[in-house]
Amino acid sequence: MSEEISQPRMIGALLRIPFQATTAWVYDGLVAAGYDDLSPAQLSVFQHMPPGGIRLTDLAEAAQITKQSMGYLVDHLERRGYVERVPDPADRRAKIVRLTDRGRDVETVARGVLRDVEAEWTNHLGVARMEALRSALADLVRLSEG
Amino acid sequence: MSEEISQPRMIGALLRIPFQATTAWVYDGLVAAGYDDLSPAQLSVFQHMPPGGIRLTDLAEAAQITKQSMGYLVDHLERRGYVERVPDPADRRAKIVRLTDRGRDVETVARGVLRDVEAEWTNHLGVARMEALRSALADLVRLSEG
DNA sequence: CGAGATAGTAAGAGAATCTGACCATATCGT
DNA sequence: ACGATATGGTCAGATTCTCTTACTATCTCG
Repeated sequence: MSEEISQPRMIGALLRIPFQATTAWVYDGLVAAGYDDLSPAQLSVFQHMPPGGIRLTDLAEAAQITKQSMGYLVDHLERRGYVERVPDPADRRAKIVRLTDRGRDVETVARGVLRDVEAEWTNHLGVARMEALRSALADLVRLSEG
Repeated sequence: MSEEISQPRMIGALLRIPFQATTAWVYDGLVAAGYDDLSPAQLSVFQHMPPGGIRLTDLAEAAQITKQSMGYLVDHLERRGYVERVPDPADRRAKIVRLTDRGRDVETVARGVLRDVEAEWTNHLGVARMEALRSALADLVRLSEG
């Protein structure tokens, strides 16, 4: 029999697995709440949507896809009533993409699920280690975002 | 002017942003090393590839896509010489998908990039906080994987 | 005012995903 | 041993998602 050396996981996997767990929980929570017509790609629109709305191009940059691809996703979400395009008063070329009431409800459900996940994790790790995790990740977010 | 209340980020975003930073670094590192024909979807095959190879169905389950979709990705990687399918001696229906030498080199480059990322993060957070981060994430990985 | 940059859309191709159907082999119950 | 059921993989076709190229309208700056 071969000696299995269980090498420590790379930092990529350590981040990926819990992250994908959160997305799976959110997805399932949305389906359970009746929002079963939202694809993972469409959910990425919600992930990068600031409270006051955002231009299509900026949304595309945040999601790291082309503006045409983001336009495709927004088209579908708009037809489904989750987002709307409104003129940008500051620039007549631009349109602000923002959530409708229906879209904000999706956001609320997602936030609720994420709070539940965090509560469960805090239960497992303890308050101190969870806070250390949040703090370290927040610093890395600042580093990544410049 | 409106009062902007900067609410703390949800745990999903805290994990997502550093994770996507790691994948972007790996992707760029592979391109710099000459591996510019690998798409993000194809990289997910490497992310879930154990040292000794794995069955297509298990690979699909790990990556959370259908076996047909995984077959599509493996087809392309096989044509490009990154992976190969070999018969599973334990089950004549099954084939083991495993890395070729070329595929293992991709893995080596990716690991090198991830070590660099981790070194930079350790430099920013300090050894103690980085170790706390690894430890907490490893516990969440165990929790997620059951 | 004119030149170049930027916001968004259009059209078409390719990549990645899914569902349904199918074959070969394994496993399990009787 | 045999039949029923489950599993590993592929095939075929449709749909979703993404990209490149090209274009219009508007903005910015000299």
